[in-house]
Amino acid sequence: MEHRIERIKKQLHAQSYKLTPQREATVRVLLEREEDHLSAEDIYLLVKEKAPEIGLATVYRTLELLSELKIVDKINFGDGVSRYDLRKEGAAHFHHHLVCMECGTVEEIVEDLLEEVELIVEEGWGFQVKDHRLTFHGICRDCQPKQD
Amino acid sequence: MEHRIERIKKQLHAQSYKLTPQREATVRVLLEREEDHLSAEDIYLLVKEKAPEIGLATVYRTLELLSELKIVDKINFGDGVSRYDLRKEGAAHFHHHLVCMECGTVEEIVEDLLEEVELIVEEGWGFQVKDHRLTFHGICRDCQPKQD
DNA sequence: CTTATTGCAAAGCATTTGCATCGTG
DNA sequence: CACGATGCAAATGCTTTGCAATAAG
Repeated sequence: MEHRIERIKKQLHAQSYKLTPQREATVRVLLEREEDHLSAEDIYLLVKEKAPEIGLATVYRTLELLSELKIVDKINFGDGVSRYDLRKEGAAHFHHHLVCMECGTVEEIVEDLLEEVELIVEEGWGFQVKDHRLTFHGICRDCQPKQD
Repeated sequence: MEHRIERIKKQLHAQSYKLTPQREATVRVLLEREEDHLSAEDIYLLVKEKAPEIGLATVYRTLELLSELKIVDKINFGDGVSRYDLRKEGAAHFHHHLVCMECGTVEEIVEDLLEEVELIVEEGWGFQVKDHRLTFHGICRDCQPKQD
């Protein structure tokens, strides 16, 4: 955890950005809740517990900054809200998501799974793939018994 | 084209919705611009050419209705705007998109390509896949020579 | 005829921005 | 100490809603 904060601090400094207490608090929340897919508002409320003076605008600005540096990815599951997801360490690609249509839970898939599909797209469409977004909508394991 | 309008009319009636002139004009715009990925505002302006009295709210309401009936899909490429995309006739799944990071063009992929990945997800994660969203971000064929 | 649908304007949200102030490097 | 970063409040922009008027089946 401290190790990852250090890393991020270096990434910021490399672009001559500062790691302010507000930014650090925000990053800590993201690290602690890595499994979740928090909205800016969610993050704001959690950061406020550590640093009560923080403003929502700062959280937005920090998240935008972290997005630029590819430390977090901004995703959108179709409700009107953006969610922010920490990149896995050393991950070349963004990971995938399983959204349950029943209970709303979001599961993550870290495995690539798309290598072959990307090859097909590069060769068949002449499109040079840089990144991807893949989300499956369906029924998660826990909700399936409830289905008849 | 008329055939597809008829089909949609039937789908509406099946749920006891009416095919008003405003709704028909909206559907016609979607059919005419099937390749594009129009925002509600875009659609509104185009519908206005056919039916100048229409209100933006009606366009939103119509698009929401068509979404419910799975006639269109609502997508979001990360700018703050929702875009609306007509489902291909008889397509079991939503089609994929290639978004060019250079020129912003959006290309469509009608081929499934995910059959195998979905199998892996169903078996490995116990997740019953109902639908998917797949978007690749990268450089399209036309923009590649312009690179470096 | 009845009830869904419309248009307009106002309201609602998530996100962004202006600006004076503050604090990091 | 300079300049980037912050907090607040106001502004923005997309989308939704309330309501009286209208029209489809």
